[in-house]
Amino acid sequence: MGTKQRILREALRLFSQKGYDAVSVEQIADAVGIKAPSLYKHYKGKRDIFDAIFEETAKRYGEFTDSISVHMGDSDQDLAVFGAITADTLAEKVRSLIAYSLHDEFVSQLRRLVTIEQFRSPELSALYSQRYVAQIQQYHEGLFRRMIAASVIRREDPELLALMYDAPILLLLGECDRHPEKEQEIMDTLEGHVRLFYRLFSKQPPEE
Amino acid sequence: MGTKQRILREALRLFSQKGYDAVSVEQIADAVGIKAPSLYKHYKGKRDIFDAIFEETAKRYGEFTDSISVHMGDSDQDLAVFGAITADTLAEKVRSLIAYSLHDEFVSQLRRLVTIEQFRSPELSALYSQRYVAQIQQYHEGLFRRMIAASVIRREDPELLALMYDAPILLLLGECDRHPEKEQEIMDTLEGHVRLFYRLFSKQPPEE
DNA sequence: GTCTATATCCAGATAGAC
DNA sequence: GTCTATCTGGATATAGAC
Repeated sequence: MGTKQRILREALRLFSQKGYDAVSVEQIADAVGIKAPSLYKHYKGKRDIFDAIFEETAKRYGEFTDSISVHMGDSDQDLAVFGAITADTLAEKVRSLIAYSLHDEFVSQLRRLVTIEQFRSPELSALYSQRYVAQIQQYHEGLFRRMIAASVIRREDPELLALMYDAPILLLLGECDRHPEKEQEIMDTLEGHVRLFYRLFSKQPPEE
Repeated sequence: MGTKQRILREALRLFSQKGYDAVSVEQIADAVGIKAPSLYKHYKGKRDIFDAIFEETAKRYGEFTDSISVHMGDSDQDLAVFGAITADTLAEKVRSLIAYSLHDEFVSQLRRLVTIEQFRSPELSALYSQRYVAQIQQYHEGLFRRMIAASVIRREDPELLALMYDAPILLLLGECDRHPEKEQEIMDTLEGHVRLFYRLFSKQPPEE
């Protein structure tokens, strides 16, 4: 990996742990294994590194959302084709998606960074809301809308269904970020939530 | 108000906007209307001010939780006495509680501060989880447990019910913190959520 | 591209007069 | 308790040799 990329990687790691202001350029340079002044050959300054994390990692975040499609896409297809999905399948999909969000170094660090910098600027507020709320909500809103049309789940406001489904998942994700040692317990609660949601809203398949 | 208290007030205001590191002692002193060195007659240093915000404001946070009791306490009594509460009453209680959490300067600023400093130390992680997740969850878990026992709502895991009720409220509160201009729209969604939850879980009163 | 040396600045904190 | 003056350390950033 080139030095320029290594700087981004180490800067993200440090920023996500301590916050932008608490990390010095020298700390980043140390982590990369160079001296601080060398770093200015790659970036104009500290602020430039911070901005580059967001600009240059849009691609990697795209890979993440693609991987969501991998996880979620086929349930989508299940639905389109069969009009049904089991509680087991749903629970496993959410579990693997959250596990990925927690354990992928890049995704996890970026989420923590945006969380602690979310009030720094209108841009970062919007980024947080877009990435970690609206995008996820809209995906499930659309999904639930089609499931309602297909009479797979009860007819309720899809936006509110998505909120009731997603918000607990996001809250539990935050708990894992704060207390990684409780991950197992939290994942159990997560599974309970998904199964409860499924039980509440799925219509039973028509009796034979 | 004494200078010592004014320092805390202005420091909280600034910290909640920019974060601990981005606020200088001089900025705090300016806001109070004194020079920076004078501030050291009241506190040992910047860190001491930060800590004092949490220590000395535990009392005020107690007043806030008391006011929750004012808002929520009588639904509790409604329940104990009548075993029922209307959707209108429930929606209005949540609305007023959230409005208070948003508009009380102290409560609002403290929440934003803890949000952006939540990864700074294990203590702050624990404080966030305790104040903004566990405490609220436990309140409603207990409430729902009694409502189930009284056959007012469906028999489901009270912990999961509390999660499904609270998480959307907390998520919407975060949205208001990031985008205060969207408060009205968000409050409408909030009301929709509470009414959906009520409709899902409340058993109809027995027919005459 | 990396280094050493250094300029520049600013923040936290202290000394001591009033 | 507040001020002015100042110390001290640390951080961003630049200059210029290699």
